[in-house]
Amino acid sequence: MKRSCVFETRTLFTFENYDLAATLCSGQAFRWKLQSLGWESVVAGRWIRLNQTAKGIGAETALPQSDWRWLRHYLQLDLDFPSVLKSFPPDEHLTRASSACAGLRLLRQDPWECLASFILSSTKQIVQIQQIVELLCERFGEPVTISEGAERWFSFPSATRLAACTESELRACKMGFRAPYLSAAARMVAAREIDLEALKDLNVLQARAELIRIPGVGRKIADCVLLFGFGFQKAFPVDVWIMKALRQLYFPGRRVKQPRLIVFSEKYFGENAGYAQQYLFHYMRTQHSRPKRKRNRGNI
DNA sequence: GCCCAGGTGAAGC
DNA sequence: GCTTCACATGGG
Repeated sequence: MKRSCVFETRTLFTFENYDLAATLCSGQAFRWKLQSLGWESVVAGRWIRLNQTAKGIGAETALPQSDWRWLRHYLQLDLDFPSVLKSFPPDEHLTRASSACAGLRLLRQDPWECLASFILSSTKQIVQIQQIVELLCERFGEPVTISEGAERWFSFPSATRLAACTESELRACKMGFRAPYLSAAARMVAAREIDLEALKDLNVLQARAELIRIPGVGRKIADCVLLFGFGFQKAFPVDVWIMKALRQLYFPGRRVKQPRLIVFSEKYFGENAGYAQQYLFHYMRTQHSRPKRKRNRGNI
């Protein structure tokens, strides 16, 4: 048994087949920045830098750590990944999508940060969500200790802090009509009217119903929070990309409406539907992205 | 100028 | 019950 109490600012997670870049940029988390020395962000209140190496994932913090479980948890390094793949229904689309980026993983994020971020996500592109979240953190987060040479970083602002903001302070972070939604969510969470901590003990239906009580949170945003913040692997967020994927791949040439697609996804993709969803999402955005508009119109 | 973006809620039929 | 629309803002 090793119970050495070693404090280090660096560690290496030996790991095969984890695509850090794809995972950090796949629209589940919005605070990762590729800087000159690696991927930087704030996780569990700590500044962190990650690097993909030949042996796995290198990590560096500003303050010495005796225990890296918080980061293993965030990166979900202990997930039995092969059994996730085995649980997928056998179909060519899903096989193609998951082999297109086999190292893509789901993260396990802080539920409040995840909830707040996805409230800001509605009809926004991922880059724009990142910009809004960054402004929010700069203005209302707390500075965190960084390594020498890194740029400044802030924690994600607490629900209590955001509950104290005026609507115009929030709107000044470019979030537009989402400001009152974020404000209401912050107040409900700060007042324990919604107990985020308790959601993990509920089943997925109960937990979803709780989240949907928050104004501005519908089925899609709730499912993002269930999946990325709580690890309900059955949650299957249906956004515009997934809708496109389901229609093209599973219902080609038919006019299927969203409610039917949701019912289909609930039955079809199984216990780890959320993972299937992430592969389809990534696949659509990278391989099937909309062809550039032709500039040359005269040429038929 | 146009259309679209990890949507939702409310109003209109 | 369904369908349509407003809601800010910025990128392509």
